[in-house]
Amino acid sequence: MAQGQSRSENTRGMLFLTDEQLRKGIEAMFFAYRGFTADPDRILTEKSYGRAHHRALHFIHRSPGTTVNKLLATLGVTKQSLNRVLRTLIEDGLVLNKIGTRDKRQRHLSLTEAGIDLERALSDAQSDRMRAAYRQAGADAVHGFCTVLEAMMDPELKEHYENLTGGEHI
Amino acid sequence: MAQGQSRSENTRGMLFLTDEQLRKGIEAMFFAYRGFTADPDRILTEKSYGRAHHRALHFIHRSPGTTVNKLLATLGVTKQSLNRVLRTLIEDGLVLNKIGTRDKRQRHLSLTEAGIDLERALSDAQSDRMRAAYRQAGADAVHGFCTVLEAMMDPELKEHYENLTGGEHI
DNA sequence: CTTGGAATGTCAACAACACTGACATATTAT
DNA sequence: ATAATATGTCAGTGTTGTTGACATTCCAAG
Repeated sequence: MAQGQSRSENTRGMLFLTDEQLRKGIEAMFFAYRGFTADPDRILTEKSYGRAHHRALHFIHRSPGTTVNKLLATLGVTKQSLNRVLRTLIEDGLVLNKIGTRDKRQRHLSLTEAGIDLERALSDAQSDRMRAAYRQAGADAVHGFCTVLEAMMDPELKEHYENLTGGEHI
Repeated sequence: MAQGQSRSENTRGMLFLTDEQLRKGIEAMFFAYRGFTADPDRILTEKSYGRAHHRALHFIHRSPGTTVNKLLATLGVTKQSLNRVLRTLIEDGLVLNKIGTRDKRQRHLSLTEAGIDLERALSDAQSDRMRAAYRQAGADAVHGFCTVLEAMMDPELKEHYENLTGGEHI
């Protein structure tokens, strides 16, 4: 019942992982994700938006000029689902929808001033908690945090994650 | 553009965190959570259940004999929302609903054999990915991972997280 | 130039899961 | 007796996801 080996390796460096440790990790993900979204959610509710709007704003801000198809792949939803969100953001003047010059079928998405403002408000709210958690945990913990998260991603999604740093500007 | 200080501290041990690092962490949470839920989701879809059913099964398994109110507080949803899920689980013979002996208003929840089986299937699917990520990242990374996640939780939710290890057996 | 396919937008219907508000019931506590 | 607690239920609403079908626009290959 009370075997207290919280992180241990055998002689070959293999991790011993008890069911208890794994369950703890699963629950940590559940509770932490709630905290992760709590602050932006409050802002979104005020403005009658949802998390889907936040995600769209985030990734458009991250890759200005991206196309609908690329955004679709990153978000992992159907075009119908994204379109509903995108339409309201465009109507509300937060997102610009520019027909491509090279390929006129494509729509290049970018944020307006108002879109940038809201994205920043949401991003700041989320970053504040993230920064506090990072500071509390320390640099080594942060490195481990990201390493494990990356190892948890689906390979296909991990590519999206890695490609975002470069960014595709039209 | 290419300032490559990926984790750095100043002379007083304070972390310097660039916007880029914080955004990377935010995106890591987003993509990793998708991977985190992907495997159980496949099983749930087969059985026409959703994530809410998984969460209920998980926490009932974790604290057998828990009451509806306690489960409500842990999950952070309304009783109407939980009730919908709980009703189907009870009807389908996965969850037992026993009237309390000390306080007859309370309903004590526990899993049936079938409930235990499904919970284990879901848990195994999720644990497999978790274990693989842990092994890939190493013991130190795992420790950092949990430290940051705990620091990200709302204080109230963190209590639930910590109390689960003890477990309340009626 | 015609045709196939890709990229996009839109309509309708549906399901899961959350919410609020109101109300009923049984039980315990004061 | 009365108030508060724990639970269940009904009705309505909103966000976000899904499928399926269909139209439009445009690029590219024949």
